[in-house]
Amino acid sequence: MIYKDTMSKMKKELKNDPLMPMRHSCEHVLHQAMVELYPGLKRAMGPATAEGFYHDFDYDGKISEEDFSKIEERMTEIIRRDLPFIKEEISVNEAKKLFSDNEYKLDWINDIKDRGEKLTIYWTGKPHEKGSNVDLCAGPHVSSTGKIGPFKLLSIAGAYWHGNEKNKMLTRIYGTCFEKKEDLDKYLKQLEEAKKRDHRKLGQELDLFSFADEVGPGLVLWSPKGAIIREELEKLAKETEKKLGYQRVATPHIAKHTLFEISGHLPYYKDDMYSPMMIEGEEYYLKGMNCPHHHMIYKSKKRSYKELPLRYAEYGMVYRFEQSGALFGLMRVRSICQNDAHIYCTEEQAEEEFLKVLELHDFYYKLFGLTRDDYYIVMGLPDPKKKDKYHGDKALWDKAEKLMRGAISKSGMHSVDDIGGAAFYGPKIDINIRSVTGREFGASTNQLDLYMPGRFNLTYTDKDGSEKLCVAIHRAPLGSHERFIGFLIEHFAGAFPVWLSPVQVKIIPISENELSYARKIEANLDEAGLRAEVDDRSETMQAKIRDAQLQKVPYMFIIGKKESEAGTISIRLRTGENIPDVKEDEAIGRVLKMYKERSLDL
RNA sequence: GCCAGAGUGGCUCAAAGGCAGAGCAAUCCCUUCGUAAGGGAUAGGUUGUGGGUUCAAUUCCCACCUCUGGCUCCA
Repeated sequence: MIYKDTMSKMKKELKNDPLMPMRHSCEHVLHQAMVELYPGLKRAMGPATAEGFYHDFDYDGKISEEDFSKIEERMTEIIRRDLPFIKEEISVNEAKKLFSDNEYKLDWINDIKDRGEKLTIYWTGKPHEKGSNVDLCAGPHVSSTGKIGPFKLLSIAGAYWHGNEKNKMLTRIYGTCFEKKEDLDKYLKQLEEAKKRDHRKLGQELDLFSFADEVGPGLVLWSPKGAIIREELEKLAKETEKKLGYQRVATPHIAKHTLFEISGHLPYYKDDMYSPMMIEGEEYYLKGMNCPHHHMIYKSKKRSYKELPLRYAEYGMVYRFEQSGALFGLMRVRSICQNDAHIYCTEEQAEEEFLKVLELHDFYYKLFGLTRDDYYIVMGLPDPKKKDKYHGDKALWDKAEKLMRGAISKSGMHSVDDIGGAAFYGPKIDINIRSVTGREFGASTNQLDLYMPGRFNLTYTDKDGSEKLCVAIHRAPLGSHERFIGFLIEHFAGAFPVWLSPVQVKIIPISENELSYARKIEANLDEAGLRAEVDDRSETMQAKIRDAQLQKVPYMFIIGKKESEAGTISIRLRTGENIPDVKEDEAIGRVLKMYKERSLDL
């Protein structure tokens, strides 16, 4: 989930990436090999990326990952030929002649011409000689193919020409290369490690959630252990929001079409909503957002300036009919439970309220051990080329943007702009989190909305008795349960801090003789409000430890003859550390302390 | 939605145009153990669904469903 602007930012950084010329050169070797191996294949384009490189091809036959070894063999051969990379500057006409049989290159040439940039080409091998490869390219490259380090093709994918779904779908091949074999191996190992943290894999192993064909794609089923994590997050949100002056509301999952006509969502997002159901001659929709419902609560009576800011919070279920191909584990689903709230305030209060929302993000993220390096703000702005995508007059958009930027700058966070990333009713900010797997995703969407209050006529009576429109702030710092827990699973590799751990203590009696002592400890842990389980299976202690370890239970209370006689506990942390002979109340006290403090330590 | 790949007990994976197999998990029995797997037995499957080809299909063909890697999209 990398935003366009992040991409362009990455491209800028790529210029300083010492691996870039080599990777770019490796990409040229890839398309040279492809041209040699697949007659009739046309090269479209491909760059070096932060992770390696890719190239898009137009080919009528089939290319699959099974072909990789063959392609890699040919690439190795081209590298062994040690062909020089030779740069040449050419005119538009020359270029068009050279690439006359390739509409993608011609398209590209016109683009470059329109931008008024110089055309350069790179030859691999002697210019114009048979067997030499030439491509439209700004460089830079290494001096010859022999300078290319160990490489590997990674995956194959479809990609639209120019990223436009109306264009033909091309075949994209991803690969990477490094200076040294060890670096490549390390990278490949990292990919493997990342797979182990994949929330879909861990979600199954830790029994947190599942999907069922009979229920439908993208509709999450939370198991008891996953539900505990949801409840802990909700507890956190409720506690925190209460302190910050939020009030809780509750709203239904559906509404009449009328509501979404007022909001303006229907004309814009009908395709992204589940089809309506017809009840008593009226169309009802599953809500794709909570705002309109909250707005109606605001509207349920006359409001005074004295009431503002009014903050309505709800962990609300919404349903979005995401494209089937977009679904992805918990990260992209069709049933979403949002950490939603809407703040209704005066325009004068707006910036400060928005700043408080940003500070709330900071507070939450710190709890999960995330620093400001792990997240950044993406400011979604309108794309001037797609005016029909947006509602409302420009003055309001500009004012909203100005207020949000003011709050961001006061917060000390930094933001990147995403042209075209605005909501249809106003600019928005997304907070992107970077998981330890390197994957980034939008965790929280926030908006300072000057538009909807007008559509819903959300007014208040001001000091002077006049009716004024309020400002609505949409915020969701913990995002949705689905996406946020998906992120947390990967962030912690399933080893949640005590407060989020579905089972906090596994009590492991060494033999049956300790069972009654184990039960007593369990009851005391339960009494203290902790989540504990006795492993009473007829298994060896080693097997029980192993299972608790694999379930990433933070504390194992191991009790044998010695402990049961002394009334103590031998604590084993999931880190492998052992703490012998701890008094029972001390052991319980330790877990309780970490739980209450929402500590990251054990 | 688009391109490509995949779908075999709860999980991880094998085999194969002619009786579908293993490990883990489950159940029962034995074992009662000192910091990451004690032993044995039993049960568990219309090989994602529906069509077709064939004497015979889980295997080959077609359609659909779901998942995976990407692309487009993401209020």
